[in-house]
Amino acid sequence: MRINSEYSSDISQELEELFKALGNINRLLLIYSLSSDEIEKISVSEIAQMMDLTQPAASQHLKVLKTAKILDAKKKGNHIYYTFNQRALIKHKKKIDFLFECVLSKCSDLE
Amino acid sequence: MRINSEYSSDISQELEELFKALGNINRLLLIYSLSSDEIEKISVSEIAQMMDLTQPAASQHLKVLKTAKILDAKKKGNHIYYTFNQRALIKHKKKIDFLFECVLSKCSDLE
DNA sequence: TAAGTATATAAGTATATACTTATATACTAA
DNA sequence: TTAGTATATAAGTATATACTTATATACTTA
Repeated sequence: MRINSEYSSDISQELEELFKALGNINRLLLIYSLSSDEIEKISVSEIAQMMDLTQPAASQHLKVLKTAKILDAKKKGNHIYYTFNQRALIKHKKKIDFLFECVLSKCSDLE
Repeated sequence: MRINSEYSSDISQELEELFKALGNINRLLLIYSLSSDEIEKISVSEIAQMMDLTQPAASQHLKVLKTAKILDAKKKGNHIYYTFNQRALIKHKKKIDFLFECVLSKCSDLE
């Protein structure tokens, strides 16, 4: 595949932030937990309890995921509920698909 | 989606290593470069020159990518040539697809 | 308003990461 | 065998990350 080097530089910067945010076991477990059927919405303190993290630690992980546009935060009264940022996640997935498309098309060239 | 918590713990550990390996701008640029049509095979010193890295820095990045089963190394004479680990990459992609499937199925539940 | 609850942020610390330079190892070719 | 080349590894350093405790902010309710 022929990839414009400016384009790959831009997309690499975006993917770096995404992969950094995803490259942590606690954040991955949090994402799987949040994708569970049983959980409708989840607050910071519930996440902290569930993940066996202190409240600030949970808050900091959530900030990373929010900054990387993986999660969205909605304030309701005294609580802040975190949900997936669907719109952004679809874009993230497309970038990852493109990366693997580039890589795997190269692989099949070599067969 | 209902995900077994042991399973999500296992897959999270695998994905953590993968995402950590991918969560670095130099390694991402290296991956894009390596997926270029023009490059058939590439040695450590060529990568170092191309990426404007010292030889040890390039070697260390390549080690991370090899350990994470993103790249494969083949020794030919005095050189070591790095290529994509196609077989493993296909598995990696499936794990990522599953993660996003979990996440995005949750998203559409909430619509 | 005051007290309590939920969350974020600040500041400090231990560990991980990404680099550096120096050196070891493995191969090639004179 | 010796000199040169390619790569890996070791050791040191600067910065980033993930946590901790302490505190600030925002909201709720008595």
